[in-house]
Amino acid sequence: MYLEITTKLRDALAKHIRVKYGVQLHIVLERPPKIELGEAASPVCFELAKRLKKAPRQIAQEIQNGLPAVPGITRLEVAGAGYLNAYFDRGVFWEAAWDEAARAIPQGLKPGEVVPTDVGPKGPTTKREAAAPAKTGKDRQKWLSHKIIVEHTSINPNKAAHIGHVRNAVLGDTMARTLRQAGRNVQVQNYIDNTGVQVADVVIGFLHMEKRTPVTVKTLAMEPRFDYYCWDLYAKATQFLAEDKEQATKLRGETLRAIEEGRGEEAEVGQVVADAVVSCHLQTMARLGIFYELLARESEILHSHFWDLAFAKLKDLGVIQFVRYGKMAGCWIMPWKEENSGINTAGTESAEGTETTEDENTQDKIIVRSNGTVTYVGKDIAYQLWKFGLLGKDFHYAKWPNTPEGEEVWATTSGANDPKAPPFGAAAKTVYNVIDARQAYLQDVVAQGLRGLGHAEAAENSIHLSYEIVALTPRCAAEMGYELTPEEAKKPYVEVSGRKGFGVKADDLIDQLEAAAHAEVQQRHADMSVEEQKRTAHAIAVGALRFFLLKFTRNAIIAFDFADALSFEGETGPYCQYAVVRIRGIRRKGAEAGTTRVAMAPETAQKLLAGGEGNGLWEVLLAAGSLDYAVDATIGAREPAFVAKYAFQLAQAFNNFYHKHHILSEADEQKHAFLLGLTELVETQLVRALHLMGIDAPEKM
RNA sequence: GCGCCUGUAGCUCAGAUGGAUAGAGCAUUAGCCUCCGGAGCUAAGGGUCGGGGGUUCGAACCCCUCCAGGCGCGCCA
Repeated sequence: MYLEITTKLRDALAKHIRVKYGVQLHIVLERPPKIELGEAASPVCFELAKRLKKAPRQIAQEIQNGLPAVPGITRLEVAGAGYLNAYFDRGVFWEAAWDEAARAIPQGLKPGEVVPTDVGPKGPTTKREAAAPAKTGKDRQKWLSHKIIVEHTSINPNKAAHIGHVRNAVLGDTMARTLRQAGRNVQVQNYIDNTGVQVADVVIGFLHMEKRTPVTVKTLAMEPRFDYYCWDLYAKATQFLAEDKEQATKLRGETLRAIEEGRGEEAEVGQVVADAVVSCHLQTMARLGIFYELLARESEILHSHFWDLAFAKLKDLGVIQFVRYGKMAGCWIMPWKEENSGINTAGTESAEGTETTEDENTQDKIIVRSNGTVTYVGKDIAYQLWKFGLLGKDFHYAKWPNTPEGEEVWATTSGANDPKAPPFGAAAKTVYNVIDARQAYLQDVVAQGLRGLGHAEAAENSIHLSYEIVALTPRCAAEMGYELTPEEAKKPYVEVSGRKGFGVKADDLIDQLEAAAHAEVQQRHADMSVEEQKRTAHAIAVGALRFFLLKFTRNAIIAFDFADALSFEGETGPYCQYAVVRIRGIRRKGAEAGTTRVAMAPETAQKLLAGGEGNGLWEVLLAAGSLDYAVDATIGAREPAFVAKYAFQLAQAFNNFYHKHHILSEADEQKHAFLLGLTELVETQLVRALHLMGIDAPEKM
């Protein structure tokens, strides 16, 4: 609601200023520091003052008098040195907020996912008129239908998921849910690098260290938590390979090649391992409410000759060059220039593969190795082209066999195409790649490749949703039995290492959170059935973990500590969930007591929200009505942390209100009805906000 | 060496697109259960926004410079 009104205000101001002063300006709107100063303010007159050579206050005065009425806004005032402060019509806002909440279809749900039914009542008991619907029109509809791909998780399928992977998945999942909430057409994909060195190392572990056969590996892979087994084996294999560098290079090379070409025991074991571990990851993520539409596997990028096609294009357009002499002799490289506005120099000459690059530039990125194999970047360019529908080729698809209960997931396949598969190959307009910040350079190279191929728009719409790593505090690392060097002990954090097998596994952490939450629930609700206790504890655990990973902005390094992550107090998921539980408690209690709830008179809300005495209630209502604003900011800044911030602030506003007003015992019937209505509005909005983060609020906790 | 990121309260972090008296949580201290659930609420203390220049009516935010820390720059991904 807040967004709707401020958008109208912004448009009105822009139009008025254009007409009256002949100046085209971007109108900045901000939230005033205090509620007494109104709900939205613009410093635009300061900017105008410069251009018009007039005092800002005078201009503000003129605009205040001249601006036509804006729906939802009662008045404008000039404040300070020349601010224009807008005051909302609180009664209208109340009606409109209710209307918006009531017609909100819980989006961000995947097909088959159950809509939470208990999200508040039907609406206010009075209705004036529906708020002006958001701009409809064909253009908007078309824009909304544009396909967006969100690719996240993308864990190497050779070990269990750890806390850092969970951050990736939670960010991606929340972004996807938020985009869907905004009405966008989103498809979630998970990239599976099933042919890389990481899988090869585990294959070496099975075949060379443990001397297993494909059959025994297959049996082992059916055991629960096979990913944990691989976690340890991967660490052992890394150590084993580090002992003899020469042999390691040879062994890795041979294994990798066999896997890529899909031949021999290596390929067989590689596939078994990768598929089994992916299924484990799906289970882990399902515990957190994270699902995927498509698993895009690297093996199919190779087998379907995606790369060959992209390679030809890259050569034809001279985006990559063949190196004849020097360190990189025999490689195909993409030149990396300081001003890489595009690659247009010497391109055509080198297309034949006969040109040399004279000066060795270490920044140049190798795309094809001298042995003819393609690097990750090359494959990623091909893959990215496919996402935008620019490759002219599509995968075959089949249902993934081992999905979490009740879920349907598709995967690319080298086998026959299932004609019932959704149109995954449809071109996307925007692609979000959730990848950690360390890979920024590689993502730049991929984008540069797209630009070089003449797809500047695709490069522009390839969004690297980068985020910083999750590390451990030294104390936490020590607790886990990691031996710290003196330097490490002094640092604020210690990096985890999959290769060393050092890190907090996702399932272990969720288990711990569930246990801690369960103990708490047991203590508070001894009468609750064990099953319900567990369900509740699960919701709390998920709430705590997801919120914890979301409350930091993307480029903050999270120094993980069990004490922080297991906390249920303060700025946490459970705090927000608790606010919802309180509201439901009130509603339950009210229903039990059979208190009658009278219809609200049309002027009740207006009256109770008015003036200084109404400010407390108004702030709660304003917070509840600002979800659209939070969603907009989240998408605009690509910052899922904003959702967490919003949910926390709303919960906080409610808790404050809760302690000031005793709702059920309110003697004034009209006020009672209003307080109850406000409470229910908060519930609806808070539940929606939590849902964007994949957090459910239990009935009791 | 080149590129990117970070530096805000004792600690962990918000302050998107430059705006009014820089905000939360944790920790500390003092209060609040005859009343809808205390995973809560109220209040207090705590800041040279790393230092220094500059641009601007206005800078935590933009520019320059220095300092400190991190990451990337591999025929790994």
